[in-house]
Amino acid sequence: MKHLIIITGPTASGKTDLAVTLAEHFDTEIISADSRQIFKEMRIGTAVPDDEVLHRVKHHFIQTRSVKEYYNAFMYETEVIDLLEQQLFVNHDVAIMCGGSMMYVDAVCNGIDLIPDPDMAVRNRLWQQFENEGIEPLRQQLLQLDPEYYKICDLNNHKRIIKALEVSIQTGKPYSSFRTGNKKQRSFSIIKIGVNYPREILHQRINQRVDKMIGEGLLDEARSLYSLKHLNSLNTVGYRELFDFFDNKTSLETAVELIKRNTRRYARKQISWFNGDKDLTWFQPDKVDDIINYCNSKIIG
RNA sequence: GGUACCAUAGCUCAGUCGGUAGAGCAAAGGACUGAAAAUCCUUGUGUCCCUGGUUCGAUUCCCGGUGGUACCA
Repeated sequence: MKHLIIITGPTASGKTDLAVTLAEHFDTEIISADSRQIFKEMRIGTAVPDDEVLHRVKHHFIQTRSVKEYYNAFMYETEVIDLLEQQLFVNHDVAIMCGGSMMYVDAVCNGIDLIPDPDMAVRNRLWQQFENEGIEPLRQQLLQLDPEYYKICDLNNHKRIIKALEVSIQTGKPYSSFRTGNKKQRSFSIIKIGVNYPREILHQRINQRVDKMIGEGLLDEARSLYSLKHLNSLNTVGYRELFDFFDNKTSLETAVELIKRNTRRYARKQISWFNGDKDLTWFQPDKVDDIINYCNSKIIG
């Protein structure tokens, strides 16, 4: 039996250090589960591990794509499963996954349904309509094309509606017909570990890390990406606030404060997601021995 | 030292012509199946600075105190 140990938790909770320690202990490699660290142009603002760490332990899915590429959770799921089954588990009994991108982790653990890739023309048209006419016409279209999903959809959330419409229109079949909700069977066992600090300490760590990013040159990194600010990959905490500063919409001081605030809110959202995950076992990130013992007990058991 | 003004939610402040109070921000909780660091929803009880007085009743009016700010010495 092969085992995937997943280290997850809110941003700035000490996942990276723990994952490296575990990878060295189990003599294996790390799969990053971070929807933004995957982009090669975003290094400082996404807290990519430093070169020394990346050399010590082989990392996958870090800085392998361009911000200009389309990427999503299904692609991630497919690539990770492929990497595990074709490569990592050939020579290792254990692999480590580390990251706080909730849906990416979920995609690997449970799988998500097969839906065709988006037709950008359809998507753009729907967005255009949303911007011109608001959300109500989208709701009406959804009611027509997929009354099943209409019943359970968050009708205030335009992104969800647009996604459902996009699939329904381009395939000619209701979005809900693709949603099986089935959990995929994996060929390996999953040991899911969450790490976190008390809220106050987490906030301190977040604030300090943002200051550190600024000191390391986040402004230059963001400035070099300014011309691409319309891309989804750059709709990211730490970048969009600085784009507003470059546009003279805020002062630098305000932008930095907003980065801290938005990072705190992101952490809260992550915690909310993880709280609903019954497969997650929580640890303090510095209790390395406890965590290793827990993993070993799962691996043997 | 004198005079004036201020003291209400974590912060900035509003308000109660006397019947124990509400905005913004911060914060907290939640949803989540292909753009997810995205997107969306919900949440405001606090010794109204302290002591005393007037009053059926004071956070509100009055005396005094404490702290702050400004001006005058």
